[in-house]
Amino acid sequence: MNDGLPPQMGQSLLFLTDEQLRKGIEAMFFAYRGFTADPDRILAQKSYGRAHHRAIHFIHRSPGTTVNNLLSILGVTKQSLNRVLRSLIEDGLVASTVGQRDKRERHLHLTAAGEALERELSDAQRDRMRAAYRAAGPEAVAGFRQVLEAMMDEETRHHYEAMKDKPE
Amino acid sequence: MNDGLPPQMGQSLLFLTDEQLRKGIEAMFFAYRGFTADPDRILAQKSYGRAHHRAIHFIHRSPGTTVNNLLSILGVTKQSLNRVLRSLIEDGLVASTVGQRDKRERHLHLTAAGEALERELSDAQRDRMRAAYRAAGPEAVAGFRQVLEAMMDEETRHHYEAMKDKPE
DNA sequence: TTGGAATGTCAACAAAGCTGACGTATTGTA
DNA sequence: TACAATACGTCAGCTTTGTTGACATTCCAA
Repeated sequence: MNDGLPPQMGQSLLFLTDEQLRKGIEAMFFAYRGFTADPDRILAQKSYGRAHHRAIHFIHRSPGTTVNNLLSILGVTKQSLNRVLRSLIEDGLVASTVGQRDKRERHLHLTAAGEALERELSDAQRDRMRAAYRAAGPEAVAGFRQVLEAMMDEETRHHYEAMKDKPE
Repeated sequence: MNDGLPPQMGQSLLFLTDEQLRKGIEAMFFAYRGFTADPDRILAQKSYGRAHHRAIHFIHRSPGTTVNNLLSILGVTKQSLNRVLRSLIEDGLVASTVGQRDKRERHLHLTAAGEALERELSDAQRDRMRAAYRAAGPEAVAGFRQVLEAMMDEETRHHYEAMKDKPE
């Protein structure tokens, strides 16, 4: 460990040792399970999956978004998204309307029922997030966000930044 | 927003608003994609998946671990793990040996080839982690870990803590 | 010696990703 | 006005990774 660096350097760069990085990797793996656990439980009862949750979340965030836009945010193929979207539309959770300016586009919105499910899911997920934030404190939260943002792919970060400052 | 709290309280609890929590949720989602992107690319070439990576990672971390122990760490069914394990054993990356004390148990080890793949995967993942850590700085990293740990399920945290302090 | 624990296997299935091909409507452009 | 490109949907087929359920084997322990 410490890679043969002089001790005073080793001290200031301690957080970059392989050991520290490994702990971060494992923390990320285990935490992500907790992160998805509560929504997963709710979705399982309704025979939906995580893919439905993601679609619902981002349609809620960007009402009227097009299929193509959603595709690039989610980073999946249109066939994969379409399967999810179809079931959500059939079940009356999502409404798809033909574009005004460009009639090739479909604009996606949550229906009242869709909004209700969105709230149920995000309430559960927020509850856990809130507990974690409260336990860790505001400075830890700032660091948490900094590291996560630095971990994203370039393109992904653009999507993230783009919807970061949209008001609720 | 701010829930009608007095302004001085709203200030100190700003990090607990729904808006802040939503950003954290989205950061977690987008960052996890980056987190798995590099290993995924390597694994795809070798026609393995994330499940193989996870098995390899934790066998590396706990050489000689039993199937049952691995099962509870990974949180999947034995049938699911077994399929992954079988292919790794067939391909000569993992060795399964009958237990000495308890001959029902199988103890799992990485072979030389398994260790080589483990190193390739974790090098890639650590590189990204290191870049993120370096960009964010040591205090951010401490906060990052605090929040992640608080986000885990109770049982999961036990697994995490148990292998946290094992030396490399 | 019998019950239960640990492991493994077979079968069947589902969610969610992928590729490739094709059809249709619409739009922009040469 | 033709033609190419775009946006979307769909069909078919495949893969990975998870799930249940049923059942056999081996072995420890009461």
